[in-house]
Amino acid sequence: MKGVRVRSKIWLEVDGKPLLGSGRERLLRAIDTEGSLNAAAAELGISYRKAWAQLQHMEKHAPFPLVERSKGGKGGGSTHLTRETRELLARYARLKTGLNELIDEKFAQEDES
Amino acid sequence: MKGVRVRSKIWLEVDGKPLLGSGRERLLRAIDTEGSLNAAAAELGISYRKAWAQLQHMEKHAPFPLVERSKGGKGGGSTHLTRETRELLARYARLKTGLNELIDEKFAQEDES
DNA sequence: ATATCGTTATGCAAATTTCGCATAACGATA
DNA sequence: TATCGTTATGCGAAATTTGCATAACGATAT
Repeated sequence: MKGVRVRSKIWLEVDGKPLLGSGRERLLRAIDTEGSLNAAAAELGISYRKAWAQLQHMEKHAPFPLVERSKGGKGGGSTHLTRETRELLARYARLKTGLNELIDEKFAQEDES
Repeated sequence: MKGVRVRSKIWLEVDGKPLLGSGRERLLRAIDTEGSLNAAAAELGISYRKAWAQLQHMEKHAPFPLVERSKGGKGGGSTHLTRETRELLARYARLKTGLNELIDEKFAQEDES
């Protein structure tokens, strides 16, 4: 089928509400490397407001605390991932790469038709 | 991970624009069985306006005509799928069930952790 | 004590998107 | 040429997303 591409997406939900998809994965990883939500938002080129809202939604449905935040102090504050969040990210990454491999293997040639 | 579910979605795109996902698949199948867009919308419990817009978007990016429409006449009019659309639907269905099987096989137990 | 500074935390209005009501257009048949 | 059930859309309302502006915070420096 000329010009038609197969795309896919995998994500985690908790009682029907989105918990972690690839966009939010990017945000969490940026928080991890930057050490603050503010810097993470800048890194991703999105507004702090938006990044904050995304994190809020995630935490609202997460079965455990995703981050530890601090306000004020030297450097103004910080946001760090919890250990459980790092594990969740690792699990999600495995899931995603696994899915992509499967799709490549199984459907790539079928897609040439 | 307690209460966390893995969800996934697969769809077709043509130059970055969505062509066919599971919602639109349902619409096309309803059109096929009902013989009209109007009846299909009722069948799915969505407004005609919405179904019409979805079909418009699909046709805007499809590399071939998706439906044949008629206005007026006995019965007021009709919408029918083209042969190529039926083939596209079949291909998409295979893709989707294949993906679901793979996910069940590969990731279901991993999800129990 | 208190001023500073960069972060977290939100209110709120504007912009965008989605939704659906209302209505026109259509044309084979009666 | 009147009817009838469909396709086709304009348009305002409703919902959602976006981002500007501003407050709150508190360890450190003064």
